[in-house]
Amino acid sequence: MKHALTVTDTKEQILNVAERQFAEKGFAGTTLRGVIREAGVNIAAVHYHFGSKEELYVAVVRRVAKQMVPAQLQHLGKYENLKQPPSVENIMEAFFAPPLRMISQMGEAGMIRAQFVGRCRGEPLPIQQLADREFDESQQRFLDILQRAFPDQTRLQLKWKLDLAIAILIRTLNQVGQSDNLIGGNSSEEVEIAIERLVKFVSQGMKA
Amino acid sequence: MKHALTVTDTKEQILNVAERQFAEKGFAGTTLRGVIREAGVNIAAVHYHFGSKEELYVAVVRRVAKQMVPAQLQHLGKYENLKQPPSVENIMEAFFAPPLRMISQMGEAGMIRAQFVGRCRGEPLPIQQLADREFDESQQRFLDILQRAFPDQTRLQLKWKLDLAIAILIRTLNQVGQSDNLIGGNSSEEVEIAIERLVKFVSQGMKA
DNA sequence: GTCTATAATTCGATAGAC
DNA sequence: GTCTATCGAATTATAGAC
Repeated sequence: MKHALTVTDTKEQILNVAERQFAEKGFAGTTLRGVIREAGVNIAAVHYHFGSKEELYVAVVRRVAKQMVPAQLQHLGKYENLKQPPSVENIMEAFFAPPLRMISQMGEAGMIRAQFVGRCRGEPLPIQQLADREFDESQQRFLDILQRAFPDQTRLQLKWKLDLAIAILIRTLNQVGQSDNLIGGNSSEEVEIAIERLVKFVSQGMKA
Repeated sequence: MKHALTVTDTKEQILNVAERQFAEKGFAGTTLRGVIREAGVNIAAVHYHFGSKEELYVAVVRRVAKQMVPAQLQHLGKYENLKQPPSVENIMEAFFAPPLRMISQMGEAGMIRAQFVGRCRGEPLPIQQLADREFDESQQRFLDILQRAFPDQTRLQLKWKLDLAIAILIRTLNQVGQSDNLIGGNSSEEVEIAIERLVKFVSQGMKA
């Protein structure tokens, strides 16, 4: 490996600061100059390492998705190979738990990551699509397994019901840390309670 | 009244175009020059009539809230004075129906308005607060009447459950017109079906 | 009320030395 | 890989004539 002693190399430092600023201010509200100022690096470095503002954004999205999507799919994999379809509660826990547990497992960085995930999926077009396509695979798998759990509902019905679950996930993640939110801090207890509540709420709606 | 024969005066024209662009591109992604170009007015006109970009934004929010909030409160008023508390389904219909019926009642302008309402409530801080405070009154009233319908749940519980309903409303409005969305067009039939589905979904969750 | 002209910044991006 | 310097364009906002 290169630079084994480097605590935080330039590229990673830019990614970290960019993730926070994109999360707080959105794509359009974030400036490269603001990022490099907080990151303590040169303006030319971001173009050297990433090429453009949009490519930096995609790099942040990819790093997040690479952590979150496999966690969801692994959780889901426990049920996919069973002959008996899982309960909707099991499916929804596989949906909500991985992104929410990021918060308590990663500390301060987890709250930032949560806010970013919530923010990026509500961006105006065409920026939103840069994130959506990274989560499409996971979304399809959840739709497939929901279809097994509810064979008497049409795929279109399950599609928009899953969209409502996504709406709830996005908002909950985006508002993390704000007072009066379901998740105000990043303690493990708080996160686990939130998961249980979200799973129950959405599961009831899915059955309707 | 002034200028009775003016089909669309400058101020209203700016508001209309600004609402569309804020809805599509968000606050940070919208430029005054883009607005005045599409509106066919002068750049100085927006400062003369509104003062600044942020004050223009607030003017758009106020015009929307002035239409939507009274509609919700009037719908809710039918139940507030009864000795018998209304069902969750009634409350949630008062919550979802007015903003969604805007879409079918206002035609093309209704779809834009829906997207704006969804967008403005998901803006980064501090812009989001400019909208939130206009909807706070309505939100409190819904919380009060939910407390009457569910006297055995704590106010904090009902608070975050209402937040989940808001999350669903925001996302549904913001994605109006996108393919695969719950509301793809603006026909009255489509909107009424969506209202019924949302009410059922959320009401089940509220009871959980 | 509407217009032109422009001030004063800030933006993303690049060239080229080291 | 990192830096300085800068380009060209775009931004909000204002001053002042009409």
